[in-house]
Amino acid sequence: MVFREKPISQVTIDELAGAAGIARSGFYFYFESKQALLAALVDQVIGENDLEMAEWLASDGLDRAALRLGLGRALARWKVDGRWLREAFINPDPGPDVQQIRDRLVADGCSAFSRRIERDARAGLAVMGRPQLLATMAVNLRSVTFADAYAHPAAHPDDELLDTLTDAILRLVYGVTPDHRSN
Amino acid sequence: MVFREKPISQVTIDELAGAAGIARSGFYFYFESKQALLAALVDQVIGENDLEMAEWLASDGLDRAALRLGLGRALARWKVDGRWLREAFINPDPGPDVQQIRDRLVADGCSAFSRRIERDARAGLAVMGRPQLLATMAVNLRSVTFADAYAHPAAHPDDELLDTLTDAILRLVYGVTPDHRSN
DNA sequence: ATCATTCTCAACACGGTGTCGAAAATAAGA
DNA sequence: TCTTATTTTCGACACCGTGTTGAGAATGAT
Repeated sequence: MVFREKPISQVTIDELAGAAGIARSGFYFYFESKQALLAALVDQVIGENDLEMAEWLASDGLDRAALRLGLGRALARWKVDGRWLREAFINPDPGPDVQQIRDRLVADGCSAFSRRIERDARAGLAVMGRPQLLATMAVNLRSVTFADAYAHPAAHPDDELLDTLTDAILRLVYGVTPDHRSN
Repeated sequence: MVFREKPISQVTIDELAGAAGIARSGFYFYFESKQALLAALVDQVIGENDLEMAEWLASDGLDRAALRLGLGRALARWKVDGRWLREAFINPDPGPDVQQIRDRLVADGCSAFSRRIERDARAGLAVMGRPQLLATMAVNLRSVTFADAYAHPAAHPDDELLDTLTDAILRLVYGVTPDHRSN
């Protein structure tokens, strides 16, 4: 995967084609542009992301273990593919093709989280704001933290990062953190 | 400001020069490249950002009003210049020139916040993790929330966004939110 | 008026993109 | 097996934005 090695803007179609063993002009037989290729990649990520967070989204209340598990899996993926993941999910202007698919994916992720929060609120759990807004913030905090973890790998140990992020999200949404030091 | 109108990648040097009333090749007399111009712009933002957050950084503990004031000023700026601010501060690959200046600015902002948190911790206030990490998360949450507010202006009213963000940051760092409904 | 500095710009070379049509490879049908 | 259709490859071309150069115009000081 060439996108792991350098910024997407610096990856030339010639390289992509070369890595695939075909001539540059042959690339256009498979994809309309570099953006279209990236869009296809992003599309592939959709399913994986849902799977990563499945336990958390299915559970109720402050299920810290489920959240931490999902975040851990996501971080592992970012450690590998962070280079292009952040260019696809963080970059404000990844081109129309990518933007459309990306926005849908992000919106889906936010509303899934939002529904979970609403469910908790209906169950009587305290919630610290409008579910939609809280979910958006949490999802964005997640991506940006992982992107930062990729950019500065040595800044914080993974364990600490994950613990802090997990608690931060719980605190952000529910205002409290379960006492997990007990396990 | 041409950068307010469309993605920077789509702004051609010819347009920039045209807007300044000179020929394209004349642009290179003033800046080495489009990136260099953007870097100069980012450099200009440094001071303003510090000013916006001055009260908060100077105060102690959960001074909600000061934080909310600073965030409000920042949001106002993002509402105007969000288009290029997010491309300069969120985009993972804004080119080497911008990246260098941007990273320094972000690092400064984080460490200023971090020092404030350490000060609070020394004063006996509970703090929910390593100051450096919490500060990074808070600063990143701020930018990404503002970027999102620019991208989806109608999603949430500004007041609600600011209130939620203010409380979210306080909860993120200190674990609690002062009861501001009293004023 | 002279000279130096500042500023402007037309012309050029370069590199990456996307298109086209012709050929090669592969598969399908008789 | 030979023919025909479909899929896949690629060379050649035109296009556009970038950055450089060197020559000339404007400005300003002596």
